Amino acid sequence: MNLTVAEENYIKSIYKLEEGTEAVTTTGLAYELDTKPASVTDMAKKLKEKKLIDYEKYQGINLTAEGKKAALHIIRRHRLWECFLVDKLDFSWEEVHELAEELEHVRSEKLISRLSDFLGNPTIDPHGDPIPDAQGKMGKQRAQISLDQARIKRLEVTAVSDKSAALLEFLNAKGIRLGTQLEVIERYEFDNSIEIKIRNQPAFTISEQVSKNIMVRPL
Amino acid sequence: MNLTVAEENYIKSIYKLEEGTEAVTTTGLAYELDTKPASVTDMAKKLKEKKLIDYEKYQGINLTAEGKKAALHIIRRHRLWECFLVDKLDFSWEEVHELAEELEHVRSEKLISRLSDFLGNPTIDPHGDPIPDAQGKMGKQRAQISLDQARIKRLEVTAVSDKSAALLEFLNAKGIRLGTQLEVIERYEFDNSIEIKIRNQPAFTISEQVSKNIMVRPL
DNA sequence: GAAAATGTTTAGATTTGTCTAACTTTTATT
DNA sequence: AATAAAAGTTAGACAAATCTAAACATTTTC
Ligand SMILES: [Mn+2]
Ligand SMILES: [Mn+2]
Ligand SMILES: [Mn+2]
Ligand SMILES: [Mn+2]
Repeated sequence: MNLTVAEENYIKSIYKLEEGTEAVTTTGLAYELDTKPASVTDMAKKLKEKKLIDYEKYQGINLTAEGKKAALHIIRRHRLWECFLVDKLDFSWEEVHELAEELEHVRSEKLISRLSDFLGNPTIDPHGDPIPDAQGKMGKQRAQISLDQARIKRLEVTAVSDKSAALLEFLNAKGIRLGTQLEVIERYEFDNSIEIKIRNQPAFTISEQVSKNIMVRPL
Repeated sequence: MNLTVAEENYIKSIYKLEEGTEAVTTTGLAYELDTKPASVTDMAKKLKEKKLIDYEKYQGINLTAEGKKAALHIIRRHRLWECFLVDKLDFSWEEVHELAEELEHVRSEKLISRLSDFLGNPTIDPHGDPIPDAQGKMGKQRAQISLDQARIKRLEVTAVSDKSAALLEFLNAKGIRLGTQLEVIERYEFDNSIEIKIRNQPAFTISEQVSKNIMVRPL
């Protein structure tokens, strides 16, 4: 199955939306891909033709088994390149997503397997996301929930779900990175903001928008 | 100046043909890019519009100063990736050209400068070709001629001009690589084949087609 | 259960890059 | 110089990916 760059981007976005709870809608996918619903409908027809998605007019989009497999291979390439950029070229985590967005489309089994070996076959990427193996199997994520839902006080940051430079730079500024251990001091019901404390540093408050995108596990 | 992948490939091929002696013709460029003359004419109009080439109907194609600069940046990316693949991922020289043909189109100054640093700022690529610097300046090539023209007996291989896997695999089989020192034993006028000898190994004969693509310098 | 609002699809256009077939220009040959 | 051959260009078509505007479906609201 030979996919174009556009098709790969669609498949990957559909996978991402399917990971969430809700159904994959035309508008939702258009928003995710920064395009228009009409374009999504066009592409949906092509991907259905290629048997990568199940799609019926007005009924939403779902990856087939084949589509899911394709998605996992693209995600593997994306996340390995992110590791390369951070571990070998000293990029910081907010810079790598965009570059990996392009590098992921260089399709070569051999390149990726060599790259993985070179990196020591990492299993999580710089944002805490698991890297599928060569067969497209993804290691079970450790139990993790978003910080806004955690009901335990002492937590460790395991991943960040939004990869925008905006959020990641904010986290840099606050000293929050993967592995950071933090304590929830207070939850404010009014706006669902949370007061947290890292080590001996003074406590500070983060918005719900931020805490929703920080994944944590109990310490 | 934002170039498409196709435009970049054209610019690079034009540069390559200009490096040779002859004028860059529509048919020659079509052959180099494995496309049709009609397509080249179409693209020539676009590149002229973007001021990357000088072009008048029926008069051939020449890079402008700007076009040349663009070409050198693409070549820099191409050759740095080739170095990466060979030096870090243990690819052999006949495998890397195709992959670099794709990787070269990921445009990021920062990525390339980091990659170059990571590789120790190499100045020649795995085929013996010089790597332009960040400003697009290419270190003067050491004096080198093709083996078929060399009139001196003891020579060192400095580069290979044809990057096809076919030729490079042949050279692998014969034990010819960059830096190999060889001695010309005999030249046969009939077909311009050459008998050469490497170290203490038995002599063997190579065709003119091969010797034309091996660049050497006197020892 | 109709009307309004929201979401989705279609129709038709555009851009990029390519092609074939026909035509034109240049170059080589007699 | 006339003609033949080769090289280059144009015209018209197509595929991929996108868009806007209009039409159509579905869902929500009253
Ligand atoms: Mn991408
Ligand atoms: Mn990531
Ligand atoms: Mn290329
Ligand atoms: Mn090379």
